[in-house]
Amino acid sequence: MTKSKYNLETLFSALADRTRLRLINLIGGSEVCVCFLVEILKTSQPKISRHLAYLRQARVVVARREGKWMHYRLTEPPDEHAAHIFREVRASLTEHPEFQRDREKLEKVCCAPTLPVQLRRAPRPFGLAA
Amino acid sequence: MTKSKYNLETLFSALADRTRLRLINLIGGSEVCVCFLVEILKTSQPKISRHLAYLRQARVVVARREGKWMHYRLTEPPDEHAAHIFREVRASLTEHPEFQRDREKLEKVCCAPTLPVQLRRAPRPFGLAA
DNA sequence: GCGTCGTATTCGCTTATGCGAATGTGATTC
DNA sequence: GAATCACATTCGCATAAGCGAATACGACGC
Repeated sequence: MTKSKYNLETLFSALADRTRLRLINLIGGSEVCVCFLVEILKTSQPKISRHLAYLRQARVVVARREGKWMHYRLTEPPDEHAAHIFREVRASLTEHPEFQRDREKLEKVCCAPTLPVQLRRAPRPFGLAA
Repeated sequence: MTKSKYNLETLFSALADRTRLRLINLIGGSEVCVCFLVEILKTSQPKISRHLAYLRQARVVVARREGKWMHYRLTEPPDEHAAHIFREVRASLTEHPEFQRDREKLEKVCCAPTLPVQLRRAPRPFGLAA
């Protein structure tokens, strides 16, 4: 899947998986380190990484390296209609109880005075909306 | 996939295929006989039928029998957020050139004074918005 | 340079999806 | 009631997706 011809199916395929929806929801309006996503979703790191790669290919997230850490944030897909739908999807996730719980969990973990052991030196999410 | 727990993945899986998007777009606000869908999309009848079954399972279309003919129309999926997103998707399809062409073709065929041979006795789409 | 840490990718496998071809089914016609 | 019409389903196959396990990679710490 190259830079060329982005279509709606690409977007919907990316959205047709619960783990990926949870990732999109968790990243939300901020920039989140992979290690937090692994911690909150309580699944294996390769699994998270693969789904993030899928989301990258679908052009709904972008990654930024900071030393050893990778930060992900959401981005608007190149197609105008896809972008509009993606915004609606994000809004829907915001209201959905199941997804709200994930966000509360992230906020609780990363805003706590001390991080859990496995995140001891991790950079906290940036721009996390309260 | 039973009547129970409808979630967003169900909707997105249904939308993650070009043929199904074209079907949704063609059915639009009216009630369309399968034979027209086969004719316009120029693909095999079993293929269309399978995709319609998929859309039925995803709860975005319902079928009505009228003698030998089956009519399909769109319906709102049971989940509130899914319904909202589905409306947005339909609106996006309306604006998309590729999908507009399909609709024009349907209108042209079914509004013509004489139907093509293979649709000679078929009931025309009902409530087709001009 | 070597080990380690955070992340990405590969491998082998299982399951799901999409297709054409063939067949089944329910309703109509004669 | 047999043939036909409109549509649905099944079958066999090819491709794609998702997973855990193992491995590779890139940046840092010493």
